[in-house]
Amino acid sequence: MDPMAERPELGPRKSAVLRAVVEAYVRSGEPVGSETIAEHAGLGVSSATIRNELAALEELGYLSHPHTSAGRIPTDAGYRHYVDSLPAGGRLREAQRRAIAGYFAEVMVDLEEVLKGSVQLLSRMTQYAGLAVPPNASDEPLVRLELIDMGPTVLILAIGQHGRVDKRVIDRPEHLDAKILADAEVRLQGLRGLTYVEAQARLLQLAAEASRDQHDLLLNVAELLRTSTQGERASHVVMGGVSNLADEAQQMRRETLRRLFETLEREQEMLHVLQDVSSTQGDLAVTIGGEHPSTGAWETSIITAPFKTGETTIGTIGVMGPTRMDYLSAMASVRAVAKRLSELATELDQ
Amino acid sequence: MDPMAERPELGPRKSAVLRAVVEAYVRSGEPVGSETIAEHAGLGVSSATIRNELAALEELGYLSHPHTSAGRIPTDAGYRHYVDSLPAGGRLREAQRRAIAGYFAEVMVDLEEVLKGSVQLLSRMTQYAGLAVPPNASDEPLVRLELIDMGPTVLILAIGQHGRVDKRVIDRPEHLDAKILADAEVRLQGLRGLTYVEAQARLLQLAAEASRDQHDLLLNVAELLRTSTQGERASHVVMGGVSNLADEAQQMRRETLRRLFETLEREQEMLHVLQDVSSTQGDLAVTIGGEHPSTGAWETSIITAPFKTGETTIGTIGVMGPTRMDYLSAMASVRAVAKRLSELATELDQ
DNA sequence: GTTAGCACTCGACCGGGCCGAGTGCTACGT
DNA sequence: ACGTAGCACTCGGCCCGGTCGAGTGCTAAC
Repeated sequence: MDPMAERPELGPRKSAVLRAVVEAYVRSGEPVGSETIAEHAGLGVSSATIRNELAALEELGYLSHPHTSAGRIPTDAGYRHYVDSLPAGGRLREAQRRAIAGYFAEVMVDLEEVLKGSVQLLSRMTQYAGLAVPPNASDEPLVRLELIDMGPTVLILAIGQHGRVDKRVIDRPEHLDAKILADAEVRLQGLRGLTYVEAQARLLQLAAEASRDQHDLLLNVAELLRTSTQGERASHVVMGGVSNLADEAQQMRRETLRRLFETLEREQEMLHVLQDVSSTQGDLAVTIGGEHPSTGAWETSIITAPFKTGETTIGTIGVMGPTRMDYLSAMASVRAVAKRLSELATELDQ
Repeated sequence: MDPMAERPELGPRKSAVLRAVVEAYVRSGEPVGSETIAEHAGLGVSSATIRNELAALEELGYLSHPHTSAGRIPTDAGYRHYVDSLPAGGRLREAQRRAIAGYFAEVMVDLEEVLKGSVQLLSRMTQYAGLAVPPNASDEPLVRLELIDMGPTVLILAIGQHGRVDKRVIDRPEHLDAKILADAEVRLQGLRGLTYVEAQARLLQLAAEASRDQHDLLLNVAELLRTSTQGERASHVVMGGVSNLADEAQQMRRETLRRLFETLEREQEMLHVLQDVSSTQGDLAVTIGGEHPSTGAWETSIITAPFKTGETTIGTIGVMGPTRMDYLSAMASVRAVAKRLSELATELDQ
């Protein structure tokens, strides 16, 4: 059956059976049979009845069969139905709650550092890989722009409201002297308070009007602001606990694993995937296996949540694990960490 | 035989046979038999003679036997002898030479960026993982120390001679006002030209003499300089092409692979390994498998070379691959890249 | 609609036989 | 003393067939 096809509502018992299959399979990693469910799921029916339900669920595309005499494993659609039927508020275990509280209690003020710590926290809590996309600088107001003469080179510094520091080293222009530098710095002072994007636009104007000597200098400053807000170096992905994937992926083929690790090294590609995957409304986005071509190829699922200052989403954090994942607890972890991050970011923003 | 034992010089033919075994095994990955060597190594003797030599080499601990009727594979000691007998000047293939020249022709001025690019270059050239340890800030002179009032927080900036920028965000001290800040900045100006370590020591003195209000501020600056020159955040490892290892490690056990990837995520541990491994005199350091406990556990070898400004070593760059590695070409690549890096660093230093 | 019963399917596992690579030894030649 | 030819021997890899057991799917009865 087409994995993307619309599927009818399931009756309550079918749902329960599907849920039991998913949970048993996530725990054991073995295809699960009718007997197991009849015994442990507490539905009060015999294995024969379960078998009928299983056959129906398979017909509907929620389950599949490695071979005739094996148990069932969930398809991506099966996981999807399971996830959608999950209660919104998954519970954290006490230890996890404490780990989060402990981490955020002694957190420093630099958001980039906090994110590194957060993805590691998430990866330890879930045993999957942690991922985060830090805020983009575009709308951060500039508090300073500086030109620093370093002899053979000139260092350009941009400092943002929230502690962000971007730099660019350029070769010293030939005719540069103290006066030109001072003049340029005066112009740059006028840009304080503008955001990175606004300042960049303004700089292009200024450069057009400026004298030859300053022209290049100002363009270089604009270029710094540009590369800080867009393109390769501006946006990156923070990752942690990636080795957990090598662990969990026991039944993955080697080839799949290699491709996964290869892509994890290409930040820009990961960034795109994360952007696709987290473009949802609610507080949690779950992408399961083949629902996204990339994650499908790696046989993984991604759970993300946005973090915000006030109402504005400024970044994304989440985990990535095998499709055979403990969604309930992973979702609870991601939600909790994102919530704390939002509180922290909102506080920092004031 | 004890793998660390001293071994006698080998006769020229034994050396040739060992060399043939290593090279055939590196190419094919299969244990190599006497027949293969007799045919391809051009020694002009029969396979029976080769067998005698092989038995002798095994007795000496240079080769081993997966089982009776299999060919030989080199031990770590075998690789070691092979590497030591290698001509010092391995040749680069023309394509590799061009890749290096091309990269360094369009390189930017920021050393950290250059290193990122260099390890990727190395990993592409060798198909192994690239590693580098960037220079430590300790002996870099400071060109600026700044305190920037950002409302609820204060940003401390340290800018080094070579374009290094370190920052630290602290909560705004309660009684801070413009005057205190200005006073502190005046004191900081006096530190220009000192190195990170010198400035740090001086700051501790200044803090002791300073007024209450400035005391904490100056201590925080000292703390920034401290964390920038030592400890967790100061020194890190630049890595690239790590996924190549998942590739090459075909015959590695899964468990080994997982442990390897786990450690690769722990920068400080990698840093120690690299420091151990590269503490040699000459221009190239090669550590093979069990010669270092860590690399032994991962069944890998590491080749490193220092890069320098003038005569002073400022950092290390190299590759890491399976013990079954093409040492000759990897060594040539590392040597060549380190040489270019040294030239670049020396140039930047003026 | 549910259940019990049962034949059937298919992978996992085991043991045996065969094959072939490659050794190690011995006896011979130079 | 060293190199070589010959040959028995070893051992992993592979294929085959048989057995086992989990789990299905169907049917007939409740």
